[in-house]
Amino acid sequence: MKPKPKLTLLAETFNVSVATVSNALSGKGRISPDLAQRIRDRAREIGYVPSSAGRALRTGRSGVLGLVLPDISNPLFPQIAQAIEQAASTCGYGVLIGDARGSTEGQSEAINRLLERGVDGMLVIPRRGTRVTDIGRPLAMIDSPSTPGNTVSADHHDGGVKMGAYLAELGHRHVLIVAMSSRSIVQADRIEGLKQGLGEQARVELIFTEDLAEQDGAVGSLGLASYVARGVTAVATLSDLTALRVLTELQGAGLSVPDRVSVTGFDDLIWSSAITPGLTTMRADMAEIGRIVVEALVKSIERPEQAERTQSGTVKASPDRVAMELLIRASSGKARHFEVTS
Amino acid sequence: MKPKPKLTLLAETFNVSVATVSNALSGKGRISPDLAQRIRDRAREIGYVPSSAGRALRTGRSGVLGLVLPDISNPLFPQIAQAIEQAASTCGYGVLIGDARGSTEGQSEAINRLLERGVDGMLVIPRRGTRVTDIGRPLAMIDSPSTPGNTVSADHHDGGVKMGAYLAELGHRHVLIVAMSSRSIVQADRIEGLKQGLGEQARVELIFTEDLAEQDGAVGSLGLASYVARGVTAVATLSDLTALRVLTELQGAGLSVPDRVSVTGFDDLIWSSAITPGLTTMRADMAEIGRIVVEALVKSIERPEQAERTQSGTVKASPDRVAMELLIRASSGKARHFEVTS
DNA sequence: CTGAAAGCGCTTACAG
DNA sequence: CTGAAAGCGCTTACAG
Repeated sequence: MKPKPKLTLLAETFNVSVATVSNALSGKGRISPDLAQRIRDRAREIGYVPSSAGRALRTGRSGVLGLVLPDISNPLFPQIAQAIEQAASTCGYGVLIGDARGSTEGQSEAINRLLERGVDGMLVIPRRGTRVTDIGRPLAMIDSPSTPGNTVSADHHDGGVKMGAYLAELGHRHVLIVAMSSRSIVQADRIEGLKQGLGEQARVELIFTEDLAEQDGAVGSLGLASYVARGVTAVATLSDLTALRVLTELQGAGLSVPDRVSVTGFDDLIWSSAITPGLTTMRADMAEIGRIVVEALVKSIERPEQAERTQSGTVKASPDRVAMELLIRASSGKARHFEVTS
Repeated sequence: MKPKPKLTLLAETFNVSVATVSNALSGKGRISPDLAQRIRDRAREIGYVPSSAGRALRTGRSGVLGLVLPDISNPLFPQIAQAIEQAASTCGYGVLIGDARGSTEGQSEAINRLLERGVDGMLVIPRRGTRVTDIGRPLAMIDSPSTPGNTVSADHHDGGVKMGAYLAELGHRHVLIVAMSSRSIVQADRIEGLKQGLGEQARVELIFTEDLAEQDGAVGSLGLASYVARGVTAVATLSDLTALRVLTELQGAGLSVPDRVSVTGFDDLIWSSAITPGLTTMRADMAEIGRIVVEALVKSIERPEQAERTQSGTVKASPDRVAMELLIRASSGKARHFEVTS
């Protein structure tokens, strides 16, 4: 643990001022190219790393973004965190994580902790039904295009439409939609889209797993067999996690997927390609979403006058939604046209 | 975006020095309890938040820990990140994330980026086969007890033993172990443990999915049916992700789980309780691991003289391993004793 | 092209 | 019990 080299040290070895060293390193200010190069070389040699605290204090910027998630244990989190981390580090920013732990107070606490740590801006994936406003620093939100204050997100409605249209195309006329929560705007958008994509002539049933969850403590049966018996030929879920539950319940009941029933998911979670049959699902380009949201936030930090804000104070991005992509795998089967059951 | 209140402002409103205000807020130094209280009240009122940059520059500490992961998209990541974030924020530290993106250079880059951001200490879950040494700041590693430099981790060998013993107890005498990589120390520990737990009399076969992965591009079949035909009655995997692949392949082939074949996983990933049949698996108490590793790291930061280091410079923790817990669900079935196949 | 100086907002000995 | 002052390590106008 050698003492960290400082600017002064570098300045002394060259008999120049710290200002000159600083300029050499940052490339700003007028300085002879030759000297600048020599200083940079030497800096690398001795492993000089500028003190982030010194710089932050002077410039008023920490170079760090806060990322607040509703619940880190959410299976979608890896995709999101990876996208944000990547985009942020490309822009030269670090990412400090905050976990709302599934509660609204947890969200406020997480935001305050990050604020205290001096983040330059905040990226929030808000908990359902919560609104974050005026934190005194640039704020961007990823949620759903239907959410007020949304900065950018996948176009969940569009994803629903595509999935619905795909199922309709395969010939499905009686579809069961299995959602999780009736209070999720994201899921509501997907449901709307699915119905639209399936078309007027399709018969659509809808259940929410949150309604069933408490029936018998542990994960209970969704009672899918009876839906199939009544003529359902496809189960469209709003999450791969639900799709997995549906798929295994059907297979366990001896109902072959996709021969007897098609199953589709959402989000392209890690296992959707690793199971048999592979899961047909909708994928959001998270890398793209991360790039858009981080760039909008960074712009608002670095050039506040140019950045647009919504009424609630969140940063605006363009585009504010990113199309989802249909990934066709075996769980939805090949095109086949069922007879319409009466 | 009102200007942030500063210490000076607070000092002026009370006609005291900034030193007094600082003491009142931190509780250090001698100051009349009454004045201290009034200052604290006022500080809360005006929403005073001390500048982290100012404090960091003066104290030489940022109050931030770096967390470097081999690959954020790993499904185990949510559990880990949540545990670390929780433990760190309990200790008053923030967590800056770094993603190695699956490569050794990525790991070095991530570490350097975090170092440049002034983290007080670093927490690394190292990529297979890499060693991180002497970063000039306290360093803790989570890997496997068998890894040199390991600070703390789940006792993977112990987990294997428990799982093996459980399967043996159920009567399984011919078991297929499905691992992913032959170069993973964690998996090697689990395999060792499994063999030990299954006992001498058990016939054990072992395959690695990485060997098969390239056979035909996409996820291919593991050819489980033939193993079952040869007498395998249980498939023990080293990850719930693999277990899922096994389970769906078996079900798809008409081999009922657990009636015909038992399946077990590892890690208790989010879906293991949501599928049918529920997946029997081994769970590590990540919250406990996070607590231990963060406390060891923080101790090393705050009281360097008291902290123990390994030869490679990593912080030591006690205990250095945490027992895993067996979660019995339907996929392994009830006790049943198979006839020993010749 | 280079340097001297100010100052970002804190905390911590030290003096009173 | 309180205050004056130094200084953490940078960057940025400004002067030369």
